[in-house]
Amino acid sequence: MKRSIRQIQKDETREKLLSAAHIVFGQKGIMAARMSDIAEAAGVSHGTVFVHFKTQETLVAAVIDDFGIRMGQRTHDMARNSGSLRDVLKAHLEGIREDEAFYTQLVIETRSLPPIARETMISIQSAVSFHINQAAQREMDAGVIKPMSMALLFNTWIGLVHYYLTNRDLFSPEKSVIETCGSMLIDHFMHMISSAN
Amino acid sequence: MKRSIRQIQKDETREKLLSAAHIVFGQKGIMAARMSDIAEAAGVSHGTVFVHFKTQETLVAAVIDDFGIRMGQRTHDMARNSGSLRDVLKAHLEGIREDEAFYTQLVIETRSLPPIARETMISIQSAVSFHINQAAQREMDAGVIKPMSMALLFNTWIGLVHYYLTNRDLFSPEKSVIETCGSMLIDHFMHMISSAN
Amino acid sequence: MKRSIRQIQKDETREKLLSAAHIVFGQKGIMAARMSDIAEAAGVSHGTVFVHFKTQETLVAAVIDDFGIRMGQRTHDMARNSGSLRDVLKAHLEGIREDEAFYTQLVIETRSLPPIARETMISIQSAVSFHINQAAQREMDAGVIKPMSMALLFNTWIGLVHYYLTNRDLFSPEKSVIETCGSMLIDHFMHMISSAN
Amino acid sequence: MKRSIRQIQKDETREKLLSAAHIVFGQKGIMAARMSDIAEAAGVSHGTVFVHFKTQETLVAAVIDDFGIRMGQRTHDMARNSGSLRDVLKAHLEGIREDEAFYTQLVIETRSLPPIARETMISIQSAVSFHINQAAQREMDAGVIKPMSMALLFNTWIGLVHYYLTNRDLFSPEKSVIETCGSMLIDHFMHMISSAN
DNA sequence: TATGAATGAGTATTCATTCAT
DNA sequence: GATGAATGAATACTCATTCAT
Repeated sequence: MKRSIRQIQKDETREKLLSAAHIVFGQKGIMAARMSDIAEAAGVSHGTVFVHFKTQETLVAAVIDDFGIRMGQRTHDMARNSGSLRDVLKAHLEGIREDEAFYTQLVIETRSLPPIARETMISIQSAVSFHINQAAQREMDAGVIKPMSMALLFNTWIGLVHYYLTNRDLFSPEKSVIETCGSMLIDHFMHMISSAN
Repeated sequence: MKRSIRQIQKDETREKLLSAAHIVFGQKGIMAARMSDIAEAAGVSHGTVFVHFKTQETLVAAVIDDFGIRMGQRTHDMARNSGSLRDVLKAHLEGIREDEAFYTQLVIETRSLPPIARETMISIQSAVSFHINQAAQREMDAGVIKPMSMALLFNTWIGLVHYYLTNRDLFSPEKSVIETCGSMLIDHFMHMISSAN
Repeated sequence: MKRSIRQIQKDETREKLLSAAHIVFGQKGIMAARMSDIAEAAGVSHGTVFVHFKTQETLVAAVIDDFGIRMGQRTHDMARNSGSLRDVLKAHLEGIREDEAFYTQLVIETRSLPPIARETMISIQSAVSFHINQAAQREMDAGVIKPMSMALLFNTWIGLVHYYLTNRDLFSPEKSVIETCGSMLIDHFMHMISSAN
Repeated sequence: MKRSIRQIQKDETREKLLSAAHIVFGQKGIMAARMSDIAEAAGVSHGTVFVHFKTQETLVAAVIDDFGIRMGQRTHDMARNSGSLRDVLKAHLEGIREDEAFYTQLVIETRSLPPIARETMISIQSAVSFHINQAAQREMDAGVIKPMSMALLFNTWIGLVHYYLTNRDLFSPEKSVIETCGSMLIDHFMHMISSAN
């Protein structure tokens, strides 16, 4: 069908734009990126961006939403390979690593972005926290890790990870912080909450 | 001397501007605040800002520098009341609390600010870390807290604090996060690193 | 012949476009209507408009031309039912009523439209004026209406009618001004130029 | 005072802008004029326009308001030299003549302008109509002019005048329609409504 | 011929910075 | 030194027009 050829091409352009925006947002920052930057990165004209996304906010929301869905999927997959808390943390970092630059920008800019940003972050954290808590509770019951508030355990982990992500220049200027420091963070965190010394 | 009267007035205006900027930056965000907002908050004309600070960047740098000095002073005072790690953490939070809004913005925006911002943050963290490490080392040697990398211990603490600060809307929408959650954070952190269960 | 089937379809699309444009122009204004509005109203794609009318100006010109021909026809028909001046005025208003919205827009926008607009208006007015003058002259000769310049008599009538059309919001916000005020305008005009008191 | 020198200069710029806009609006049309056209005509930079008028609409409203006040004043002055209906019509045309181009654009564009435009037009017409009616009533009572609805008498006059104004290209392409055709219009109108033949 | 995605020129508006007073 | 009006570079968004399918 003619229809589907055109439709496919349009979808491709949309994907190119979302993908380009995802990259540019990760590099320049979400609000700092100009619409024309994204057009250029996607290899289309300035006007084309507006054919697909009526406003800048719409584009930002779409990229974030896309990202949220992807992260949700990864978090869901996490469940299967569940197992130990260590496994869950590992899976969590792995999920972040695939979108490290964008995720980091989102962490930094959430408060100056449309509400969907906050909602997406919360939704991601909720899902992750669910899995972490489950595994942690198990190990806590088994006496392997210290008794403590689940919320605080989770916030400590997230705080630690976000601190490393948002200070990549200190910890891993050249490449992915997760790759460079991930295992160390897991080891450290596990050690810290472990009931053994 | 006439000179000195003028000089005094000039200094006063400069102080008014720095102080106004500090407040406005804490409210609106550092880069989101317009130069005219700061002029208005300081009760001077728009043009006056540029008499004292040639560019926006200069003003931002000056405010950050000022803040850095203030924080440095507080950190230095920390030493006297040194004592236990718990005391040091308490003093640390107390030092942040006095500039909570601005400090939080600085944490969020550091990467889109002039280099002085980063340098100031690093310098503050270095000083704080020195004291924390000292106290922590003592208690670690005494077997009160688990053996672990000093750097990781510190980064965990900073990550936790920054996570709460930058998510105030979740933890304490109405008032200071430090006031609301400070003791809880200290308790949790001490518990976590303690060698006891 | 295949040819003629295609040709018929093409002509149909063209007619749909002209008709849709006529309506949309009457609603939104001629220059305020977007090409895509017209495509939508005609139930064809945006690009199709340009298959039939190379530029916006061409479309506008065609719609106006179409309208001019229709008005010319009506004016010509007027002649048959000629009779009294009152009959002619009535026929004139009747002719306008059938395209009231579009005619009103044309009156308002003529000066910012392609020259054809002006030419069409002049051509319409000339034809109308011919008939009005003829009837008026007859009644003037008969002493029924005051002696006066034919041009001024005509312009007074047109001015009056256009004033009511272009201020519909004042005189008949809900429906056709001609329907609401037409007879009144004729009565008033006839009374005014009548040689009786 | 320093204050007043600056204030005077600012007011001058504002006046320059209003005056330039008034002229440019009269030439290009009110909505067709770009903000940069007005800046250029006023001899200031593009940005300066926005120092004085926050938005295009604000500028348009200010120019119209200014014009309304001027017309109101003129209409008020009309009262003194009141006398006969002929005098009032003459004064009316005289009042329009001083802003002919702008008034004409306003007549044409009213419907696509901010509400103040319509309100201003109505307010002007109301004032004019008051004076015309008063004089007309007097002469009607004296039996000099035919008995007829005041509203229709007024609308006929306004319609006639607006028709000539908005078709200047037909009646006086080179110069002011009022200058060229004013007396003729008055003579014709007086003749038409006169009870004599 | 019809389609509708892509194009890019055109414009209001913001805001750091300058400079005459 | 203080003032605040003027400046102009920067940028999101619109819409007639083109062109590959």
